[in-house]
Amino acid sequence: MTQQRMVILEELRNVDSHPSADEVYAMVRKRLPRVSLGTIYRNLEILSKSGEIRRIDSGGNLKRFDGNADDHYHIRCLRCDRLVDAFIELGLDIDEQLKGATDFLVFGHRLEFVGLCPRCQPATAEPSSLTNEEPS
Amino acid sequence: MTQQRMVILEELRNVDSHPSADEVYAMVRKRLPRVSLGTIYRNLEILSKSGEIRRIDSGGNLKRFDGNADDHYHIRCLRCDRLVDAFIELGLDIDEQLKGATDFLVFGHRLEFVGLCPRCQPATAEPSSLTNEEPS
DNA sequence: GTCTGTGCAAAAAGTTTGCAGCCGA
DNA sequence: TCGGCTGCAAACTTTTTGCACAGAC
Repeated sequence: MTQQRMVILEELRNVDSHPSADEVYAMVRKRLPRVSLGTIYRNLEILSKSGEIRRIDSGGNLKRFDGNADDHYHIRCLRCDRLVDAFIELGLDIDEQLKGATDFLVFGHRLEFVGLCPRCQPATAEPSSLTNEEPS
Repeated sequence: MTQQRMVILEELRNVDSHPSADEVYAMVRKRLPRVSLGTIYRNLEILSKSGEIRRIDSGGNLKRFDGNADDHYHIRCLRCDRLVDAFIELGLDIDEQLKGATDFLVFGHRLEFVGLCPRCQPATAEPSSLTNEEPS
């Protein structure tokens, strides 16, 4: 556990903003000005493989990272792309629903909600102008 | 509606493989050898904005496209990255579960199942060696 | 004839990797 | 010490964009 890796982990645990690799880079560089982007990527990879953080791979162009490795969902703002924790329990086991309907061995699912965050709600009331993608 | 756009749409509707832009490019080039990748990207964008196809933005490095614009889910193989349709109805309105638990205006959700496809099941029985990402 | 769409190529954005030297167990 | 980690830079992958010309209406 090098200092770099430690600082990355600390910074990630101190925010609830689910930053991208670039944002983590900016955060870490305030404390370790000579750190490199490559180190950030390498450590984010290592930390998520070891289960200390979570890589969020759902919609969106760039990957985000979550200092909270516990199982939980997120909701993304379609306007500003902000990602916020959604601590809910679904009322049923949705993986279970799939058994019998697929010949895959089902391990789990990735679920992300989409909508408008409080800040962006005044600006837009038109879903259609925002979403032209996957399920709605 | 140019010939290029038409061919892209036709090819996409003729497969159930959810190809990436590059794969669409390869498919279209068999019929229009002089087509350019830029044209593929531009038309995939236009077609998904107009609702004739669907852009799939969930997990994975590159975006996939679906000639079937009807609402449905997918399951992704963690080993070979193949994406297959999963035509199931969830037993409840999961967006509804979120109301009250968030100050977002909820428009919908993106859901993708993950697992092992039939071809890859013999090769691996170890989920842990495959997934170190979002929900499970 | 106009105006959008195309092909081509370069650029942008995000991520990965090779390498030589440094650091921590 | 010594193997893994770092900084740096270059490379790679995917997607976007500028531009001049062609094709559709």
